Amino acid sequence: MSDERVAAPTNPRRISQRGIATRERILEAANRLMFVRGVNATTLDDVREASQTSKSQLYHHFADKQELVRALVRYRGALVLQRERGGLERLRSFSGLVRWRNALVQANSLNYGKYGCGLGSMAVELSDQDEQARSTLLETFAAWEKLISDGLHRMRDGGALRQDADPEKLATGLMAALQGGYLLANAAHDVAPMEVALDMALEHIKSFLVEPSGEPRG
Amino acid sequence: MSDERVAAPTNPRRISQRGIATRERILEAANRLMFVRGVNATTLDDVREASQTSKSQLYHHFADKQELVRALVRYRGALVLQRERGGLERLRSFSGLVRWRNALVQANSLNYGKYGCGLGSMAVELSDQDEQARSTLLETFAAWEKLISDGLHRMRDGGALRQDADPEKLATGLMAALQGGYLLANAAHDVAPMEVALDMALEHIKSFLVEPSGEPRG
DNA sequence: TATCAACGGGACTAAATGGTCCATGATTTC
DNA sequence: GAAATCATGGACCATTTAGTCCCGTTGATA
Repeated sequence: MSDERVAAPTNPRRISQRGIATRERILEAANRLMFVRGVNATTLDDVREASQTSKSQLYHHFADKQELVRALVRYRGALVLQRERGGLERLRSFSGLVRWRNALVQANSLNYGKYGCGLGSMAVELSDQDEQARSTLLETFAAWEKLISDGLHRMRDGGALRQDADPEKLATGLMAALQGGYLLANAAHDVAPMEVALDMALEHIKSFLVEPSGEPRG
Repeated sequence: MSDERVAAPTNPRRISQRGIATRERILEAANRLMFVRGVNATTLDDVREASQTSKSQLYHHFADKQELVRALVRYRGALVLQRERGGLERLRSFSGLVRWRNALVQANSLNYGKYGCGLGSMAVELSDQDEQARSTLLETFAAWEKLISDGLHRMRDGGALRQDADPEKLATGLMAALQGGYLLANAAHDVAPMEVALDMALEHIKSFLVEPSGEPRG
């Protein structure tokens, strides 16, 4: 018996360009659909149709719906972090924070406040349902908050923020305001409460600035 | 043809004590289950079993699942508003706000941060799925915020808050911090981020106090 | 106390949905 | 260019789940 066979197939799985593209198409479709309808309200047939694939392909690339959802959590997390890195990586001043705020508000206003945050919505829907998804979301939120707190650290080191400012707590507060703002904006179908929430958090950070740039607007 | 019949049955539906009790039992069970599993992940069979009723009773009291969910939205809204009225109706000072904060934090810590806010979770799950549910939730959030802003108005009228404080915006900011805090706490299974978020909002309100009671703790 | 509608139990149905399977076409590798 | 494996289409299956129906019981009212 040729026992060389045993060692030969070191390649557990070949993967072609086409396969990669199909997988990407599925994730992209799932991302779109589940963003507007929610995860549980989106069926695999919806995804199959929207991605122009078939059942067997879904199950070729993902073990089951739960795995697809978990992959989506990672996919969306990577997208958000990539986007946020762009807006936060070079943050060094309060005005940079304001620009960041404006970008988020404007993006959400294009949806009339609807749908909320891609990560926050999933966190609500999945946290009590899929421990692994929750864990990934938690890590993603932590990474996102770190982008913010790193920026605040730079502001503090650069002399813009007072020494008694706590970048980690400020980042958590800002993230909570953002997520709560998304939630209220979604319920209202109006971006306004998100603006108020972010402005509150920004005012709070402002109170730690070394030289307050003018009076807080009444 | 006795046309008196047409006017006679003014009573479109008789209702007995037992019927009321059954309906209540169904709502109570749905409330419990959907709080921990979410609305879409809870089946009518789950509700039927937990409420010790039968299919025909569910459909006797509610036209379909959507109607049950809508009734639950009102039911839970009434519960939350009743609870919040107790904590906010006599709010007249900043320390009262702190007590209110502590009560919410303690209640959530009993769940180890899990499940989030009964209203907020429904808002995320239903806002893009059931326009009527969203509308009711929006009204409930508005009533809740009004309890807060009324308290802040009393604080302002009583001289505790400066005249340039905007009770409505402060209430919206506080509500967003609360909801965002619930969301992050749920993802973390830890009440800590909720505390940080609420403390940020409270510090912000504190900055509008007429006589700051001591330094902000570093 | 007779009547009739509300109330209740639970089997049943239809549709949706997650998941399987197999034949066939496309690629990679030797 | 042949073997092996990946990729794909789509029919098919099993389960779950919302919703229906029938018939017996309870209880309010005349």
